[in-house]
Amino acid sequence: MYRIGEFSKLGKVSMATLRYYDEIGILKPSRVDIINRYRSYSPEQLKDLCAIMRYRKAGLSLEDIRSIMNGEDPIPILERNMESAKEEMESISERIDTLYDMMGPNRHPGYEVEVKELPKLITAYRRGRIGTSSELSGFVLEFARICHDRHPDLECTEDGYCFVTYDDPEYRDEDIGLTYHQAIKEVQEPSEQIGFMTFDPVLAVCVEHRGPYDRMGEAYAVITEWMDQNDMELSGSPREQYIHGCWDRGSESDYLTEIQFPIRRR
Amino acid sequence: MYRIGEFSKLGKVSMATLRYYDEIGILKPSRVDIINRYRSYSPEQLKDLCAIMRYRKAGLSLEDIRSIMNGEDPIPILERNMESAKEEMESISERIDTLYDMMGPNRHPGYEVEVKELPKLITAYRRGRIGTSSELSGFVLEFARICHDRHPDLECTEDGYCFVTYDDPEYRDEDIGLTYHQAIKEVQEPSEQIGFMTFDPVLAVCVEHRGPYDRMGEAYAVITEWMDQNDMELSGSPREQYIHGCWDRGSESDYLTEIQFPIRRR
DNA sequence: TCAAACCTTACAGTTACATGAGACTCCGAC
DNA sequence: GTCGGAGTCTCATGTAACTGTAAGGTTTGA
Repeated sequence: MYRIGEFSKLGKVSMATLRYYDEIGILKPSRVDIINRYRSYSPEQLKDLCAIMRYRKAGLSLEDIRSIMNGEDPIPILERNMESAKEEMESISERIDTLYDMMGPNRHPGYEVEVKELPKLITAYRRGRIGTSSELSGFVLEFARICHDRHPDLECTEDGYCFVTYDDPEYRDEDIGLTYHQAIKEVQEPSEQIGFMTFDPVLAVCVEHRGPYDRMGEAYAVITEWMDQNDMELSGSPREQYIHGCWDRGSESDYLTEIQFPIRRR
Repeated sequence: MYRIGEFSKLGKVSMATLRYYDEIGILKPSRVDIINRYRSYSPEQLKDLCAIMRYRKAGLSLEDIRSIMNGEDPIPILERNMESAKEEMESISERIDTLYDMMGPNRHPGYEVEVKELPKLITAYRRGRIGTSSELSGFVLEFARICHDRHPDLECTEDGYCFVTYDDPEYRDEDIGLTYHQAIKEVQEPSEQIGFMTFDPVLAVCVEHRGPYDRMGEAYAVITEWMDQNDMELSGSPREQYIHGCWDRGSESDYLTEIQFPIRRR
């Protein structure tokens, strides 16, 4: 039996960590003196500790490790962790790309602001929530499916105009409330999932954003600056018209989105 | 000017985050109403926010971002972050290797325990602290340099026996206190940095550990188990004899270390 | 018998927010 | 004028996996 300092040296783990593992129940010392509360560890526990440190090195959370120590099958847990490790790999290589980008000469997109009148409009819309923005295309697909089922004679306009508005009172990157609008020719009786809406013609300031979505903020900045300088204010929800995206382009740098801000004089 | 909710949507950043950035001084709203304390943001601040989010995407800490917003040169900060990002890349690929390793059939090393008498010994030693274990070889090199300068007629034994003991009362992975011992033929007058020590012959239980250092804990577990079963206890500091390491081997799996535990009957 | 070494608990701090409670405030409708 | 609902405020707490410190009790060896 070893006291905590000795055990710490043998296991190459700090005493604080050992106490923490005791506290959260990952590695309880095999004996704790009732009077002075000193912890004692046995040689077998050194093996347990090795296993724990190995799992830690593999990046498992202490929660996962506790499950394994409690006899759960490690394989599925390891597989889950392998996935998340690969995702992290992805995200860090993205991070490195961004860093390279920022260290090079910073040519920024150069947006062209266009003011145009958005014509009178009838839309079929579907309001709902998605978990993350990557589920958007699924949401749109489902819209199409429901329309096909419940509104088989619905006719879209020739230009195929469609856009998304975001309904939450603030930005969120999970559990996002949004509305997908598709321009159509005639209003129909609304069904459970699909509603209809008419929009009066309205002036809008628009920019096209080329590239990944996470740099779209710059387009918004250009628009709001323009509105500020031209004494205009927002009049309705901003529309995001996804023109090219993951469904028809392989590389994020080929994505194309038009952002339309309905405006009125201030 | 936009209130926080609007600004949150334009900048695609949650209100909680905006409040937090206000609190820590990274992005203060351009106006705060004195009476109702409502925050107001200007269109230019949307640009600032974009820049901030871009830096975040590049993995910079908010501390770093604050420096940049306060006018510090971003280039060295970005370079520092590039380095740490690459390190993280390393560490995650190691993590993935470990995961693969653990998911495959787990053949573990199979240590051979050897009990031998460590002969009477005279050592020149240097005690000191190093930042991390990777500085060990530097510490040893310096030992050699100092010996050469201050003890030019020092003679090592033919077998070149040398080892390291760790002096802290617990394990640490930073600021490590340790002693490097080199077996020599004759005691000399100690100098400022180099001391001399004699060891009586002692029985020791030893194992050779092949492979990276972070799996050495298993060797320790084998030894302590053996001591437990053979009614022996530790008698002195465990010695780590680094036989092959980064200085003469390219791959960690070729490293060779012998661990020696001086023992006595319990 | 005394000091040094060793151990204890408890609490604060770390990062970058998320979440929720409880209380104002604003705005449009009636 | 006032009512409801949306928007905002502050403040407290929680997260993961520890590290570090303070204040105090115990053991050990000389």
